[in-house]
Amino acid sequence: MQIADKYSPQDIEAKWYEYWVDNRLFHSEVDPERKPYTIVIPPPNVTGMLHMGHMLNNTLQDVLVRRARMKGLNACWVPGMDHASIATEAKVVAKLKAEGIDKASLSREEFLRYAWEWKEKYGGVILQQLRKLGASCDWERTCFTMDDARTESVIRVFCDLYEKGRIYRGVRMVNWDPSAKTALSDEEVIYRESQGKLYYLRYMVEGSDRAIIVATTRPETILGDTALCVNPDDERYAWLPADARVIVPLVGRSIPVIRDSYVDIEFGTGALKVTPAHDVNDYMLGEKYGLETIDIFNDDGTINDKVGMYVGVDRFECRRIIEKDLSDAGLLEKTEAYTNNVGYSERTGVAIEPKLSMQWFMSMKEIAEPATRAVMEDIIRFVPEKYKNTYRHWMENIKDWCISRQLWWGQRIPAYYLPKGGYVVAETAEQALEKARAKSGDATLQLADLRQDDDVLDTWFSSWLWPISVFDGIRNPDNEEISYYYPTNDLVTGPDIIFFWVARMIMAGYEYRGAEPFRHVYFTGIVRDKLGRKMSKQLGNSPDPLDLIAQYGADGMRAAMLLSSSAGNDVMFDEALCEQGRNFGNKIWNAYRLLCGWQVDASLAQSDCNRLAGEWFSAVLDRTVAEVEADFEAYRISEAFMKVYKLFWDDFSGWYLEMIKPAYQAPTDAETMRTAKRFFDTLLRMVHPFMPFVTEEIWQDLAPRAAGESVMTALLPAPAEADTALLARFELAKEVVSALRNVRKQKNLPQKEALVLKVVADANYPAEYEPVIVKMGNLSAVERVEEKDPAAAAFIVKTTQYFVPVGGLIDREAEVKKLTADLEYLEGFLASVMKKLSNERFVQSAPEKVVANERAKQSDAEAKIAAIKAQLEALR
RNA sequence: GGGAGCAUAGCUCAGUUGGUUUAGAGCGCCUGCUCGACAAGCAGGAGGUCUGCGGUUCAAAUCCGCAUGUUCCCACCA
Repeated sequence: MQIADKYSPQDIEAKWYEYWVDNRLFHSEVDPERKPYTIVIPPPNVTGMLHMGHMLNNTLQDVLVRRARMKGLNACWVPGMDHASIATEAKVVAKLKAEGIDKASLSREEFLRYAWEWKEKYGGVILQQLRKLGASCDWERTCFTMDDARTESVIRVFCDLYEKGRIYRGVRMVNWDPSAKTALSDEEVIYRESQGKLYYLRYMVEGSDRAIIVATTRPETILGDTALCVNPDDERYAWLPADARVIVPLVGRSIPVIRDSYVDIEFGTGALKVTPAHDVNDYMLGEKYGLETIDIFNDDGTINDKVGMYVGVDRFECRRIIEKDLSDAGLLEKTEAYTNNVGYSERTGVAIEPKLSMQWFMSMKEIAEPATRAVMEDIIRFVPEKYKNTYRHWMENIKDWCISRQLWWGQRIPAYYLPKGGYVVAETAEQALEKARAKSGDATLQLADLRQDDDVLDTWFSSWLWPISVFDGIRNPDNEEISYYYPTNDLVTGPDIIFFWVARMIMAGYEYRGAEPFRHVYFTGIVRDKLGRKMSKQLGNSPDPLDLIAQYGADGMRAAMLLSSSAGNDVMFDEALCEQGRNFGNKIWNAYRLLCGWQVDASLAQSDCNRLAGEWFSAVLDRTVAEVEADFEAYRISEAFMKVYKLFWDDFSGWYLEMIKPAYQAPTDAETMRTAKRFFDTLLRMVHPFMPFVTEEIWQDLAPRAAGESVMTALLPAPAEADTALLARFELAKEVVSALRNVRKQKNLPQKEALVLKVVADANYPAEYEPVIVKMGNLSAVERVEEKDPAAAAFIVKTTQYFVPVGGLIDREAEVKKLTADLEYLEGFLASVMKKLSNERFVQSAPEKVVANERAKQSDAEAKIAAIKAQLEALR
């Protein structure tokens, strides 16, 4: 095989993905001989399409998994999907509606048939799309939160928690979504500022011609008013008799006036209308004073017939009508513009209606305790750490979880109602029947007599078990998979679902495994456009990731995500980054092509320059491997990639390859070729977790490979101590080369023209690297001299003076100017060093090392100053 | 209303228990290169009073306080 002339990611990526899958290289099985490394994917919604957030998230997971695999761990990345009950149900309902089918006309079974059909047809597109990215998921393990195994696990957990008394049923004020017609958990409500009005309504006092003015943002709820409340200390209302009653405007109902210090005297008029059925705080007042609750809304947010007014009118329409009616009746004192926060449904976007209803809840306080501790004590490490605060605050103020949803798509609550009242909870209908017979004492009860609860469970009630249920650890708690793969290692997710998902998984982990579900949580940021706006469908500022992959390759796309993503920070995405990523692929490609083009002459001995280059690059490799290791340890993935990027581009391509590059059409020696290829192999392995495709393509070509062999299962280089002394010495040689290039640039000397370098050699002259300097600087000779050469271009590296004779090209004035500027800088620097050293307290209190360092700076600066002065001298 | 984070070059960010030069990187920008891997490239270069003020210290981008700007989370007063 021979690689193509041009790097074209489109031509290689699909091929290698297929190769990896065909050879089952992503597949993991229990292997007690090896340590496992596990990641469970945050299951994307079955309705979802791949967006930039997924790209970021899954690129990071894949980097971690591939790296773990190349460290010899038994890496297992479990993919899957979330059934997303409310989102999916909404999609299916909309699709049916478009086909002229009303959900209300369908039975539950019929609807679910459509829903499953939809799921099979459109669901999970996202998992297909992830393959394009190169995600090395173990596809044989793909799970769905609503498949049989996961559903059984969910039901079992529900029953277990019910038995433990953690799950209860009750009438509570819940967040009602009038569009989806279901209750929501507090976490599914998003508060947004919205412009409204404050309406001042006139409540006539019974048996008096005086009125109490009440300010409200929701005049339509007067239909449900059952009291009026003022603060007992409010002197404005001291005149009211203790048993005062007022008339609800328009409605004409007589309601009591109650007094409670809950009312803020400062706000509005100090009088509050109480609607226990439609406001959380009013509900509490209602409980306290035994008020009637009048629920005035239908499930879809229209007015019901309880009061007999505005029946069937939508709540917002009703507000408009009632404003006019109030005004016409002289009961509207005034209105004011008012900004307040209104809760909206996360999924359907409509305004939430607080509503009293019968729901299932889970009490959270107890289960939260070990979960809080695990994070605070770093048994589970959050990256970045700042999210520990957020987490603790929520956990310490945790409220009970409303887990029932009035939907069909999801796990149906396994509660069965008896004909004569009461209910039983059981995993199966058969067990329920048994329990029901026992409970009722009626042995003749039949299955048909029982009615299962209509509600399904919140989606998160299945995803909170994910790290356990994917290994079947709920149904078979002792199976070898769960024992081996659990706890998982890393979780990569967004901070937006820290409460929805992360916190709850931790709780489930302790409740059902007695152990943390993962050891690290890496929180990614939000992907924004380069203007800092969140990427969204509405704004249309989100590129289609598949388009980007088609254009720049998955490797380029991955590099783009990695280049801009430090943990927890938002990603400012710019398409230019994809280009940069693709360019890096191109660089690797061409470096390899260069190497391939060289002829090897086996009789040739290795040159000093080539040998020195190899020794140096070997040290650079050692250093970088260690640095990358440390970066991963701290989850500085972006930095790790940048180090590998620079290692390949600058150190390897820019220096090493240039140093060993044979002259045109000249061959190289066998040893150099071997070394270069060995380096290349190591580099490909280091780059592979980040850019899997291009590295595989070249790695396969680099040497004969066995069938099924892959760079993805080769081992990463082990960290080794780098020869720092060598690196420091070599740095001097590099600086000399740079300075020579600078001379050429300034004097307009072509690279082709060989130069002579004169050096006043001192201890800082890297004589051992002279062959490198000669080659890289294109020198015809290096001469040791004692005297300065006034007719030469001069430069200084550290303390060593160098001269390049350039004939009559010397611009003395410019040279003097430049040297004078350098001199000024150094003298300023020396002064700052001396200031420290002459400070007795500094010399006394600073650590010896620091003082010694300052002294070194001093002598260094002094030597340089002397050298510059000598050069200036020579010029005059 | 309560809380958390952030503020360093034109942009995006490093700066890992205060001391490695008078602060770094990538991209961008400027200049010069069609030299046999790569113009998706090579070489060179410019660019920062580390948001402001005050404090602690021999020493502050780094620690503390205040201010300003900004992002996010929680609660939700009608």
